[in-house]
Amino acid sequence: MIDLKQLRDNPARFALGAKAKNVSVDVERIIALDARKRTLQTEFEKLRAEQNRLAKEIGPQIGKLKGSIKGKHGAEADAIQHEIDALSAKPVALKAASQAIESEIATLDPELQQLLLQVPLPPDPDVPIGKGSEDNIEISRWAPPGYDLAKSFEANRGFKPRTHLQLIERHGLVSFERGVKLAGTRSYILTGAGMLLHNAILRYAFDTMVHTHGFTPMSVPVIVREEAMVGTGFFPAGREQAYLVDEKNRGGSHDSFLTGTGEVGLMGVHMDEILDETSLPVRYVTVSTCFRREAGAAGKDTAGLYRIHQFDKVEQVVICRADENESRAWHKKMIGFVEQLLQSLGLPYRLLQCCTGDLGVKNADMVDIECWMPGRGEAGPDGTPRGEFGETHSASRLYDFQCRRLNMRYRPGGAGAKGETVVCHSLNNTVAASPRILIPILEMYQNADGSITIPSALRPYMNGAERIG
RNA sequence: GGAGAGGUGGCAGAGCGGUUGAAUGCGCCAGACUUGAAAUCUGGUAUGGGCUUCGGCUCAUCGGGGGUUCGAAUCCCCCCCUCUCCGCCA
Repeated sequence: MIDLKQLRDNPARFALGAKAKNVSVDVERIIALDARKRTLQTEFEKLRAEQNRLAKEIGPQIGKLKGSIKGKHGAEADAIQHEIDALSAKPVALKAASQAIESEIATLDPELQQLLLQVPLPPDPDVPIGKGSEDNIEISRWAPPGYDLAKSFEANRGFKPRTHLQLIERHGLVSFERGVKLAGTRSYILTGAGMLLHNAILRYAFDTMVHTHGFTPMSVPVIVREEAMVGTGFFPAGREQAYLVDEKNRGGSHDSFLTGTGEVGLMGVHMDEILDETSLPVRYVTVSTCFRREAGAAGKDTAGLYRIHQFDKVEQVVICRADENESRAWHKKMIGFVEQLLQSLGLPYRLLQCCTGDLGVKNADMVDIECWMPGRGEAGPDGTPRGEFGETHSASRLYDFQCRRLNMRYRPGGAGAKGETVVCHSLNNTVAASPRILIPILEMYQNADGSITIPSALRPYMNGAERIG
């Protein structure tokens, strides 16, 4: 949620921001509704103030009269009753007027709120303008010593690469057929060493965040209320991407949604709280199963482990003070943690500065990290894939957009301080999402004989095993 | 799944139709006393919104929403949540 006051002061900034993100939103309408609402509210409050004043003044009098009427009869009682009626008449008239205004506010407020939820956070000025992922800009790339990304896999390693699908089949790491039988398209079953490798990378990533970078380990719900989805900014725009747990139709109190990322659970932990400033920055890491409908992705990446409905992800989240420099510094750090991880695994990758059109509603800035997947992409003249970068991580910087919706604040100056509360800033980044990350691992660590070397960093999590096959 | 109890400020806990945005205690902040601290005393201490001549004024909020009433934390309805007992259960 953007700050309505800011929108009032500078509507153009939000209109332009929405345009850069290819989101259509009626800023003019919001301004008009907001102005009308405030006018009505002022009128309403004047009437209410008068009502309240009268109630205090008249109340005791009515009380006395009502007391005195007891035991009286006839004309005397009628006279007192008449006096009571006269006293109550004025507030009743005021009430009718204030209720009329109140009901007008009640009709325009839902529209205002609904429009407000649609306004995207304007991209930062240093984010390049662009339509979609095709306009993202490469910032940097890295490859381990001895591997030259400018050359083919074969030129680097001396043999033609197999795709992760071929490697999976060779070693029996995944069963797609049975996964589909069991759960439908884009489903899979990790088997044997495939499951061990999956677990190893998740544990390695999780442990690194906890023990090396000081993040607090968490386990959070993956079935959440709608408020958590709206609060974290995934709804209303991304509603189609989430699985609905239909409980209302079965007599349950409310429906729930399966989360597509641990970010929802981690950010929801402190919703509606005023955090102690000394507890900031909050640094959380979780590993959770992620569910995505992949609506609208029909026909895209249908084969293999790339685009699937259910996967597991280690996710990092930072909640910090409302300070742009601090936010930016954390963004860099959180990307740095991932670079360290990928380098320790020897996986080539590149950093992509996402353009405005690829940011989504909630981000001011986003950097994607893509790993090199030698078996991905079009086949060259000899029938071997040329290799391609594939997205494995996404680092978002959201300023206070998410925390405003979640109502997560702190009071500058510490617990005893006075003054306004301030909405926190939040950031998030993938640490490792598996099985997708298995694609570059399998493809980069394959050997000429078809076996796969296990990255040394993962061996402690695989009972010391050094290779598959 | 069955039966019951309950949701009040940072916490504990009163109030159950009228100067109650809310007693009291604890906590916290400031001041006094003190060489300093403790103890004691005094004062202060919710959140959000609107208006403002920036001195303030004002509205809403006692789980959420609606209703009754001149007036609701208090009465009525719906919803949400928590707890206890029984049953089932990884």
